[in-house]
Amino acid sequence: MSTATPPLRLEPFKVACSNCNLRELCLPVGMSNDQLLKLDTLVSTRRTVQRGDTLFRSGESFQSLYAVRTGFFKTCVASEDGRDQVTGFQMAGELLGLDGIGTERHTCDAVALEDSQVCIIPYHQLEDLSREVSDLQRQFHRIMSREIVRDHGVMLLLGSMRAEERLAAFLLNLTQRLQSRGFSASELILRMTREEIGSYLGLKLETVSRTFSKFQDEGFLEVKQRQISILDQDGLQRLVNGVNC
Amino acid sequence: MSTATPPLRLEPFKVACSNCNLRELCLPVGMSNDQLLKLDTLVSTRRTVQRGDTLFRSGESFQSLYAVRTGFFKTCVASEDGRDQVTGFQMAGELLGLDGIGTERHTCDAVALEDSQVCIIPYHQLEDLSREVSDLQRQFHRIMSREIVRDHGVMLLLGSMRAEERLAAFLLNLTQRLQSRGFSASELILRMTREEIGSYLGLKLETVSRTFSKFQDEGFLEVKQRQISILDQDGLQRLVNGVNC
DNA sequence: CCGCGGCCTTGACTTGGCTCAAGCGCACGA
DNA sequence: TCGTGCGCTTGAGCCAAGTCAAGGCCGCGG
Repeated sequence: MSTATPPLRLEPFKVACSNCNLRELCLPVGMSNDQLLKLDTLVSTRRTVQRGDTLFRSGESFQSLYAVRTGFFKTCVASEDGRDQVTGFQMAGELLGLDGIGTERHTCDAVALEDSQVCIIPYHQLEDLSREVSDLQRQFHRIMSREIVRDHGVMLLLGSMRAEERLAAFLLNLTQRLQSRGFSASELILRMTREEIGSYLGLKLETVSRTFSKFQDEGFLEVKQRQISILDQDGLQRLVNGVNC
Repeated sequence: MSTATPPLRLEPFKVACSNCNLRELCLPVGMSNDQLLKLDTLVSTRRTVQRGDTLFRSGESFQSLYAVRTGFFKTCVASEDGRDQVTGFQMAGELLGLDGIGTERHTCDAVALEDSQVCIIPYHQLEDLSREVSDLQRQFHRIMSREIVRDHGVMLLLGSMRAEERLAAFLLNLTQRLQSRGFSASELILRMTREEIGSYLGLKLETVSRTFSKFQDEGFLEVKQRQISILDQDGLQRLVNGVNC
C-alpha cells in the first residue's frame, strides 16, 4: 500500500503524458499505461510562451516537436518577398513543428495568440521510441497523415470556395475542434484578429469583417467583436455545402 | 561462385528498389545496400495504370502507399457538393497515398494522366520494417514532412498570389522537378489540361489559357498547346517574387 | 478524306472581393 | 479621467478574375 504511490507522486506529476487530460487527443492516443510511462521519460519539459511571442521561427534549426498544452497558436509561412500566409491555428492537444522534420529546419513561424504552454518532444528521441513502441509509431504517422489531409481541405477551401463559404467552413471547423475539447458548440471567443483569419482564408480583413456582419444580419451568428455565438449551425453548414449557389 | 548469383538474378531484377534508378529520389534515399535488400522484399510488385484510370479513390480502404515509377498522376479531393480540387501532380519517385494513413481510408482520388506504373508499398510492412531500419524510418518521416511543407507552399500560392504569379510559380516548380529527374529545364510537355492546372491553382481554365497567352506575348514562354518552352526563367522567377506589384 | 469531340483560345460583359478612406469602440496607460 | 492606438466596421469605387459564348485546332475513327 505504501510502495505503489511514491514513484508516481514525487515528481512526474508535474509533466507526464500518462496523466495528462489531453492524452485522448494528442500523441498518446492508443498507448497502454506501460507505453505511456516510456513516453513520460521523453516528454519531460514544458515551455511557456507569452502571447505574441514565437515558439519557433522559419529557418531555425529543428530539434523538437511541440504539443500544445494550453493556449492557442498560429503558424505562418512567408515567401521571399514580404507576403505571408497563416497556414493553421493550433489548440490544446495539437502538434507543432512537423514541417521541420524534412529539412532539419523549421519552415514556418509559430506564434502564440494567447499565453500558452507547450510540451517539448525531442524529435530524435521520439524516433527512437517509436521504433520500439509500434502504437506510438502508428499514432505519430496518423497525426502526420491527418495534417496532410487537413492541408488538402484548406486547399479545397482556398481554391474553390467563395468568401462566405470560407468563413462558414472556418467557424464550423473551429467550433468542432473546441467541442471535442469540451467547450460549447455555439459560443466561442476568437483568439485571432480579422487580419489573421483573412490571411488563413485568402481574404482581406475588410472582407472578413463584412462577411461577419452579413452572417449576423442573416441570423447565422451574433458577433460582438471576438465573441461569437452561433445561432444557426445548420445554416452555416448548408452554406459550406454550396446550397446558396 | 554458383551460389551467389542466382537468388538475385532470377526474379528480383524485375522489381527492386536496390537497383532502381529512382532510388535517389524515392523511399530508399539514405539507405545502405543491406537495407535496400530488405526493402526489396517488401516492395515486390508493381501496378500499371492506364491514362485516365484511377489508382485509388477517396473512400477506398487504405492498404498501401504507391511510388510512381513511370508516368504522371494527379490527386484531387472533392467536397460534399460536387466541387473538387486538384491537390497535386506526382511524377517519378514521388509517393502517393500518404493521406490514407490517418483514417485507414483514402481521402482523395489518384488519377493517371498518362500510362503509368507504380510500385506497391504495403503500408503495414513498411511500418514494421521502419521500426527495424532507422534510415528508412527517417526518410519516410522526411517525405511526409516535405509533403506538409509543399502543401503550405500551395496554401501561400492560393491565399496570396495573383493569377500570373500562380502560373509562373507552377511552371517553375514543374521544371525544377523535371530537371532533377534529368529532363530539360526549358522544354516541357504538360500532362494535364488547362482545367486541371486551373483547379490546382484556384483559377478557371480560361484564366489559365489567357495567362499562357500573356506570358507568350511578353516573351516568357513559347506555348504550343501542351508543349511549353521557357524562354525567360528569371523573368518568371521575378514575377513570382512580386517584382511587378 | 471528312466529321466529330475534346481541348484550347479569345472576346464581351459581369461581379466578388480588393483598395482606399473615414470613423467607431474598447483597452490600457498616463 | 482622458487620450492614444489598435482593431474593427462600413462605404464608394475599381479591377482581376469569373461567366458566357463563339469559334479554332487537332487527333481519331468511320
